Amino acid sequence: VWPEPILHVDMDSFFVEVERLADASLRGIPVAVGGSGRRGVIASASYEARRFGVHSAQPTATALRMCPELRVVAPSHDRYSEVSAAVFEVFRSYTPVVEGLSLDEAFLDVGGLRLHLPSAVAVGESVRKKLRDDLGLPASVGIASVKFIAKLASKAAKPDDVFHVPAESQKAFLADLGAESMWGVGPATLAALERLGVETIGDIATMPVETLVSALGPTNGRHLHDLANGIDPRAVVPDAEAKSVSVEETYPYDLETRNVMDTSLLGLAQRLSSRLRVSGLRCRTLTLKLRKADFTTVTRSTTAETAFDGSRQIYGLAVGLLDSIADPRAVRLLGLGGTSLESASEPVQRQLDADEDWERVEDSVAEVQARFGAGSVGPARLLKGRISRNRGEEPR
DNA sequence: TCTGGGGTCCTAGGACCC
DNA sequence: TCTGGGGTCCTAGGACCC
Repeated sequence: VWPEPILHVDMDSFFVEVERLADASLRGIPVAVGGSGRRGVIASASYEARRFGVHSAQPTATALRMCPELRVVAPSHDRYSEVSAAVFEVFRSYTPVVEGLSLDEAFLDVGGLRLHLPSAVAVGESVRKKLRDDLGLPASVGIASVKFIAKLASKAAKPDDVFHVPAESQKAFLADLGAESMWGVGPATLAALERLGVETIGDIATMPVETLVSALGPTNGRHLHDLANGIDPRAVVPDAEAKSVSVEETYPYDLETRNVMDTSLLGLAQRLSSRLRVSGLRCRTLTLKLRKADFTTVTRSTTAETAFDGSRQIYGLAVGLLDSIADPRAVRLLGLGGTSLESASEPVQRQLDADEDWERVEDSVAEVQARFGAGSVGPARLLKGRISRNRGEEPR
């Protein structure tokens, strides 16, 4: 039995590399995928760009200031999904025990391959070679005894390499890493840890567990203490079904009137309906998300007796939810999400007869949108001209 | 020139039921 | 004329991840 059977495979600047497959002129230069509008941010940066300080989640305007020659490419999510499916096919050609964390990274439990390949490291090298040869994409691989360490190891491997943490040296590997590099430690937890004088994972490992429990709560405190000591019993669990489907939009300029917000909700309802139908899902709970100019965020949700996926139903519920938020002004983001998902193949009680025709219309709309894009067909309210008058214009 | 879009998981309180 | 304890569902918010 291999002592380190867990691989964490992480594609290197995935979105950028997919763009480079389609456009060779992007190779070898600083390039980033992201939004170019007023409120755009970077989703993925090439290593050439990172040398200038460009990184994901950074406002694109900031990135361009740090690196004026940066090529900024608009994201093409459909292509990333397609390429991701091919990447995961490669993963599954090694083992069925693949747990995806996002489009471009996954845990693989390769313990079952020990009769076929000499070592877990050999598996990692083979996966990397196959991704490179078959898909033209670079990836980094971390190899360890448990998920948490494998994830840190893949970061140490980047870019384009493998990093193996033998079980006997995992304590030393963890000890000097900063606490902020722990998976699950974000700004809030880091601030609490700093108040305890913690700087490294080693500090957490040697600290009394009670101190962590009193600062972070029993669940988090114990969990963090275990991880810092290399204890992570979580198995690699093949992918579960989606629990939510959501769409949202940050507007270039804040929305100020209810009329404009309603029109935006109609567009979001269309997109959510389309996403649900393409996935063969219905939801029973709808959540409206609203972010104001000061970045405070409120949500309102409602749950129906029977599951739904139609844009008219979604729109009607969304308007009701917006009604329940007092005097929404300076709205920078609206979003709609569906939860309590059910497979659309499950029989649902039919609504009124009049709805049957609408169901058929919406099926056709979803199909056309899937093939030609969200703007290709839709309610007259959302057609061009109307949309540019209503949506996000600079106040005079 | 502040902070995208799509997710997961956790917590806490209230309703409701037995 | 006082009021337990457990379970489930729902809602709202927040932390965190890529």
